[in-house]
Amino acid sequence: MKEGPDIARIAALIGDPARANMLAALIDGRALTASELAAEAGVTKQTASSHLARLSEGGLLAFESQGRHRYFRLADQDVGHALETLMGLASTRGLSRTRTGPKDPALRHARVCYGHLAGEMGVALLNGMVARRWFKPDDGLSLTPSGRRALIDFGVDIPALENLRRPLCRPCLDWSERRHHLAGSLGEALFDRIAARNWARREKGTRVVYFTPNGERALVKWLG
Amino acid sequence: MKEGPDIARIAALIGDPARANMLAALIDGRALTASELAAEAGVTKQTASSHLARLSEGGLLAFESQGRHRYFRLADQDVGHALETLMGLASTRGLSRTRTGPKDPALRHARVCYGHLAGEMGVALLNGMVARRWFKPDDGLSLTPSGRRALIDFGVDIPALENLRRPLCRPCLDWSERRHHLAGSLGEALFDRIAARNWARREKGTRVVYFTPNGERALVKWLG
DNA sequence: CCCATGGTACGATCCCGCTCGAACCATCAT
DNA sequence: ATGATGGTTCGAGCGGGATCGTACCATGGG
Repeated sequence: MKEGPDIARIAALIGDPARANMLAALIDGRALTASELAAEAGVTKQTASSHLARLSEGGLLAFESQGRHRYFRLADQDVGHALETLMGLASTRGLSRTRTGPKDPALRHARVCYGHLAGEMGVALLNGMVARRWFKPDDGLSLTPSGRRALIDFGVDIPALENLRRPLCRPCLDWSERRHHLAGSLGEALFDRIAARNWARREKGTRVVYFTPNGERALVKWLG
Repeated sequence: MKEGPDIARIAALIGDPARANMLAALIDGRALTASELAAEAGVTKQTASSHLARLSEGGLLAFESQGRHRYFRLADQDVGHALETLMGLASTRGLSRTRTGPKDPALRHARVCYGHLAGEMGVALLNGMVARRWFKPDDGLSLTPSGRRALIDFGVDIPALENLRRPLCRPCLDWSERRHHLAGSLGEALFDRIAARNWARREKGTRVVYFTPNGERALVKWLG
């Protein structure tokens, strides 16, 4: 009778506190051993083993055995993004725990979220562009003519993006900042240009983004 | 010990099958009554009432009482976006229910979804219209001037629709196709015109839509 | 070889929460 | 008024699953 993707199964997997803690501990893309994750979740190794088996079975985790250790990581970045989306939801619904944000301060400062920029820098980027009237926040987000010109000057091939079927720009809720940053094809292209100018680079294997001191200065200067 | 947003709470809310079905039924942004949602989830009104209270309490749903009816809708589009993300995860993890899509192939080919067209034909319809630049998918879906003309030519009274309070057009996630089809008042009116031309007819008592061979040809010709 | 360590498998317990029946309240129709 | 319908509240039953103790398998080090 019921139809569609089994969203309940996935959500139920994430919905157990112990499993959610494990997933949250893995959100920076690193791999941890089963024992570490057990400690992280505050359960014994036996229960952790059961949970990890379920998460792997459900396709949320991948693992590789090295010697007598078993390293678990998020199956892919989509899982991490889904977790971020849920974190964003949770924080705006007043369901945050004592401290909001990732353990790793680098992640909170700048990271990628589906190919676009998130974290403090992502939010600051969008804020600056809105302040310059490059975007108008009317039930969503729309690019103004002046913004269009400015971004084309910056090197973004906007006409090409407009021909795609994907949405050009979209606000995406940032879970560590509880504000929106820029998503959509434009968000990705913009980060692409930033990376091309060596203002920032992605840390391989994780979602952390490191801004160079010069790059951070240049970005501030660009947006005033 | 614990940190970050309480992702487990939100995920557990979504993780119950009955609640997930309700949320999925609301993903197009429309508002449904408690009884409709109970039927959608396959539970009695009492349990549905409890679930709906929890979802509202958790900030995922909003409701407004009209007379003796209580209309529930997703609290905001962030909730819908999170649900879509989970659906995306679920479908790529092969966790779609045993059979992805309806048992009846006819349903998968064409059916009504709250008065508008869904299934393969519904997705093809929207794809064709987007390819003809009648719609632009910018954070949702918007009708272009040329699309407006074309649909008026087709017999849709668009000015009348624009006077309604309901949204004119809206993308609706097609669960069997994993792509969007056209919803909103325009989606309904368009299907109404298609039926008026005897290109298709609804099977009474079900959601199945049968296209006549001539009708399917005509539709293909209309959209190239 | 024996032992320590990381990890899993199985069983038993126990509790959360999903579910429905029955009763109750509110709104609308007549 | 009375009845019909939409929705909620309360209580009880019950099942699933989260947890841990014990036992077991692998790897690595002496």
